Amino acid sequence: MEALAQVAALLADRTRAAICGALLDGRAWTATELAAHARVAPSTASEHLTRLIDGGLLVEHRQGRHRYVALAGPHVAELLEAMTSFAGPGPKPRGLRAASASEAMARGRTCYDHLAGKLGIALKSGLLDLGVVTADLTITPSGLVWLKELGFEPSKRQVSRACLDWTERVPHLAGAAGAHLCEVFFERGWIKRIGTTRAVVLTPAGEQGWRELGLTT
Amino acid sequence: MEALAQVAALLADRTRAAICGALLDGRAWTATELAAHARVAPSTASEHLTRLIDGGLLVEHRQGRHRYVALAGPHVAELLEAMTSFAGPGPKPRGLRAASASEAMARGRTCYDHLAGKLGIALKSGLLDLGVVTADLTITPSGLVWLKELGFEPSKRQVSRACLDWTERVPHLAGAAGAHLCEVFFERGWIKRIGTTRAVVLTPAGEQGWRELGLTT
DNA sequence: ACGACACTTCGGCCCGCGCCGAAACGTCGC
DNA sequence: GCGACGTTTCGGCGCGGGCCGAAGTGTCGT
Repeated sequence: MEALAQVAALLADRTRAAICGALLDGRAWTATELAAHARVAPSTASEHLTRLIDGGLLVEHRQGRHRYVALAGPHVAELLEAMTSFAGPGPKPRGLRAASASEAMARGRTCYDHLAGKLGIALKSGLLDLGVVTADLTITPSGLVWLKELGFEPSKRQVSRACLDWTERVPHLAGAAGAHLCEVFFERGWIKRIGTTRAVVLTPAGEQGWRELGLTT
Repeated sequence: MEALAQVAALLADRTRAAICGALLDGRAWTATELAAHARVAPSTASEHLTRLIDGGLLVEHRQGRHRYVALAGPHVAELLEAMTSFAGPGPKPRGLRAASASEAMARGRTCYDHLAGKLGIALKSGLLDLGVVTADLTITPSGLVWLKELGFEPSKRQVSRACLDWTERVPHLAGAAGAHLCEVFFERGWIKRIGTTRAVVLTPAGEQGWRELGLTT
């Protein structure tokens, strides 16, 4: 159980937790961006990043004078969401600005590489109605055909996976299929990020696209 | 991400991690037992237990002058195993005694209320061959019948669930079905604990019983 | 009623570590 | 080459928290 304490210690600091939370958007951030986000000095952030990378939670990608870091993979995102789900919805966020940001996240957001929040739930129930997935988020044979029509190509990565939502407390679609759908939706302009946050909204084009696919919103 | 840091902090201490690890056997321990296990003073253990209970990881059950504590539920066990899996197999245990104990755990152990280790993997592949579960550990309709013949009764709890193994890195059967099978095996004397640890072995009667059920070992 | 025992509370010690600013290093643009 | 900028290293500060022992509370057996 020594190993458990070590990985927990990495996440037990609010600054490091804030960094991981920011990286949950699936993108790579520079060290300075993360320092600003977590409201600490660049030197402090630098040390935290080194620790998180050494611990295997993050990977880095140096480019010129920049140090880009990102989550080490979907498994890290899943661990983070699992722990956040466990802690559950804490006290209501204070202030109008924080409250509306929180509400936007609850409506829809990316969870590393797939959709979560109410939008993720809507996608899941839509896929369920279409027979693409079963109630426990397994892809059906006909569902695989449906996905391939959207350009999905099976790879080594697990096709589908349940990811527990920390706002809705309902499992939603993760894994390669979830990631692919999210990617397609972005490409087609069906969803877009709100500012630079993880929160996303379904665009008018997205509403129409979803209807044409037979998905309910 | 504040919530994440809080739950992580609970597990970030080696003494609290050791306590949780001990409780992963699914039984209730007294405060003194846990203090001895973690090699700290009773007063120290007492404070840790209070924190873990307040954090929702443990539940207590006071009986006379004893304070029994146990994991708050399967979801806690799943979180613990997920985090341990992530950390992965650390450095080899030092010393002959520790090494053989570690090997026994790898062969077979309980993971809160179901089987894990090589024994858990064997059970999973046996159930897969029998068509009781699918490759992603969903119970098939015929599998449900098979389980009911072994006395399984569906309840509110999720029937099946994948739990990632920290020794084998392979998902095995958790959830209500996994717990029921483990219980039945104990009742029939097919498996038994090694000493007072989480490690279990398949008894000769168990080997025969598994064969009769059509399970491979 | 008494002692034994399980557990808790409190005070105090001390180590770990998160923080910063200053300074050094490396890269980029001009 | 030079300055601007992103990043890292280092020293030092201060707080949080894990540890223990001593003393107190409650329960059990006799």
